[in-house]
Formats: sequence, C-alpha cells, structure tokens
Amino acid sequence: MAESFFSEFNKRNYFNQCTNFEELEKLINKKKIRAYIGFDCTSKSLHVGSLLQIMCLRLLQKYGHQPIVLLGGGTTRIGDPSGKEETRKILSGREIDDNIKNIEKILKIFLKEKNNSTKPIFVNNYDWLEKLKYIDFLRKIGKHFTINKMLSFDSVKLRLDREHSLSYMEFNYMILQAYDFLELNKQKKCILQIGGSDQWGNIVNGVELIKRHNNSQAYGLTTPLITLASGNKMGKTERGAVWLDKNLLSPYDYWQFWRNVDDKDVIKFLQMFTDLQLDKIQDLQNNKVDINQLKILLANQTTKMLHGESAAKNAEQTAKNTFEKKSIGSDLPIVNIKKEIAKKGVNIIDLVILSKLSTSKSEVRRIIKNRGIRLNNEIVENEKEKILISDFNKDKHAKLSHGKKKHVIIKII
RNA sequence: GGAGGGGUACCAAAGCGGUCAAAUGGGGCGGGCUGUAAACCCGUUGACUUCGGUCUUCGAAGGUUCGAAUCCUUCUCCCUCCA
Repeated sequence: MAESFFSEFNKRNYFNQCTNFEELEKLINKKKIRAYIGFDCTSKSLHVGSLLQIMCLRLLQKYGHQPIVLLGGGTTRIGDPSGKEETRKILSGREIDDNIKNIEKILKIFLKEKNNSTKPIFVNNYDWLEKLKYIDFLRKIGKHFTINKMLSFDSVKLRLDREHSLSYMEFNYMILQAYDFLELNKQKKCILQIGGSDQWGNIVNGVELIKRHNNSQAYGLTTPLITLASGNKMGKTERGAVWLDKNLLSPYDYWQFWRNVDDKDVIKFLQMFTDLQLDKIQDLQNNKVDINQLKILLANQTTKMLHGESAAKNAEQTAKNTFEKKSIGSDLPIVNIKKEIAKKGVNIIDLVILSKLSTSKSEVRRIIKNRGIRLNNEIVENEKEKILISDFNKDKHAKLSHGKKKHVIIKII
C-alpha cells in the first residue's frame, strides 16, 4: 500500500482526534491542501513541547502539502487560557515581535523552503487582529475582569444554570483563534488546522465559524499530548525547558536530553521525532538492537535535524569521551580562568558556582559531603580544597563534575 | 451584601505560645546497584559560615508577650454556602 499523509501520520502516532476524518482523508489523498498550525509567542524560543507540531508541518511538506505557520502576534497579546491555571503575564508588543523573529528562525531550520508549492507560509495574526481594534481594548480593559468574578454575578449564573450560551469576554481567545482560521481560510484557502489536543476546543470553534460564516468545509486535527513514561510532560525538565535554540540549550545538552529518555519511550520517540523510515524502526525493534544504541540513534537523529550533522557528531563524541573514557569532550561547557588567579588556587566551592554547576554555596557543601563533586574524576573530599595549576593537563584543561552527568571544562587563559 | 472555612518551604499537608529552619509524603539533588534507563536502597533538601554560630522565612502590616507560624487588630487573596 502506498504511503499517504494520513497513513504515516497514524503510524507515527501523531493522531489524536479529527473533526471529520473520512472526508478529510479522501480530500487530502486527492489534492494538495494548505494546513496551518499556530504557535504561541510567549517566549523567545520554542521548546521540545512544540516539536510534534513541527513534525506535522514537515510531514505535510513530505506529501506535497503546503504548511502555513501562524505566529500568534495578536493572540499572544491576550494569552490562551486553555489548560493554564494562572493568567500569563502580558508581554509588550516589542517583546512579542522579538520572539516572533526568533521562533520563525527556528522553524525555518526544520522546514524546507526550496519547493515553491510546499514552502511554508508564515503569517502573523496581529496583521488582521490588530485591525479589529479589539486588542487594545482587551489589553487595557479586559485584563481587569476575571471570569471567576463574572461567573459569580447573578445574571451570568442564571444563564449558565439554564444552559444559555455565554459569549464574548470569557471566550475571547477562542473567538480570536477561530477568527484566525477564518482569515486563513479566506486569504490562503487553508482548510485544515492542526494542533495539540489541548487546542481541540479552539480548533472546533474555527471549523464551525468557517461553516457558519463562509458556509464552507474546513477540518481540525489534533495530536496527542505526549507524556513521558515517567508521567511528566514532555519538554520540561527540572532544570528548565528543553529549548530548540542553541543559545538557550547547547547542542550537546539537547543531545543529552534525547540520550537520557526512558527505555519505554525510545521507539515511540524514534517514530515521532525522527525521519527514519517506519519499517526501518520496526527492523531495529525486531532485531533487538541494544537499547543504548537506539538512544544514541535517537539523539543523533534529533540533534542532526535541529543543529546539523556535525553538531550531532560532536555531541556524540563528547558523550563518548566523558562517559565511556571518562576524559574530556570538546562540547562540554568551558569556563575560563585567568592564569594569575589559577596560580593562587581557586576554592572548589567558588569554582562550582563560577561554572554555574550550582547557584548556592550551601548546596555545593552538601554535595561535597555526599561525595558528588569531582575534579578530574577524583572525588573532592574537603570543601576547602583548591584547584591548583597542577590540576590542569598539558592543554590547560581540567574537568569539574557535579554528579555523574554534569561536567564542565575549566580552562586557563 | 450575609455566614463560615482557609492562605505554612518547590508542591501537597501537619503544627496552633517556647524543645520550630518547622512533622510527613511527593518532587529535586547527591550516592549505591545498573546501562548516562526503570525499579529499589541510603543520604540530603532556606541562605551565609572562620563549622562555634549568624541571618532571613509560615499571605501583608501593626500589636500583646521575656518569647509568636501559633494570641489580638486591620488589610488582602482564595474556597464553600445563603441572598
């Protein structure tokens, strides 16, 4: 059976829900379509949590469809309440514009621009939402009203109790996102919106709006929320988000993130987040390839896709050096120390803080007590120890480690 | 608007005048086992420290007291019920 957008979409476990699956499948097999995914612009980069959406855009391209990337310049000014417990802080227009630029840059790494018919179209919903003059109103006035309070008003309560519809304020965001879809449907003939499962409600609203307003058919498609085997949400580690921007997270750390996934997640992630052929992944699984080899494969593939082949190779080599040979890999973060200072000797606690391996001296003392700080693989026994010139090798390097996984190179300059 | 309940460390949740830097659980961090996995076990978990201590924390501000997370006053936010 020939592969199609949907067959691969399903096999890679991207499918969660669809508004009208059969019809959409027929349509999408017959002709090339345009579909869009919206990205929130609250932060200056995307993180792994958005990766599945990006993979969807790539898949559209693979099968000759044209992805539209909607950057939420307008909607970010309001803030999507879906699944959020607290109101987000409101960003300035300037911050949002900066974020948009950076996010666009990241997305362009993943998407191919050569072919004109599948080249991604970037749009910013501020372009049309701004014209509604509605944004300013919401920012100035709307933020002062809480839904909670509004719901406690008798008039409102009554309507809710009697199952009358409750419009406008509460559903501002939904309305705006629905309106986005309508605009893209009109402007760009976009007939499909894809999003995470948390966007289902918003997406359905768009589909319905298009039906009512334009009397035309559009479709919604969602991807599942990815949970790790550990039950945590994908993309957030304790140390912070797994960013897709090399300035926020180095290629080496990105590689490490994938290298360290749970055994149970490896095959799933290979399917979801790499371009490897599905039957090849199946083969690997059938042949019982060593799980650690699979993790390395996963890390290499994902890192290559984002940071390029040589970055992936470097990361792999660095990992090999640090974990297998216990030596130094070039990709480890480097902390420079002036020669004069090194001659005097630097207290080990200060050095750990300086290397950003920790932010609290008390914590460093504790870890030393627990035998978790190492200098050149030797456990630091005493918190008063100093790093001396003699600790550096002929390349003027020394390795400082915090636990088994965090290492930095200390270098004399 | 009326009545009650509540805000404690990263989260949940005890404490209700001194022995409280604050039980317990989760999470985090470190160690052990292993495979840079999971599970399990151990240690640790406010900051600074010359390791003697010192400083800052229990919604906010005042007050009572030798002494407050604990009692009083005001403020503030949240929850439940009634109008």
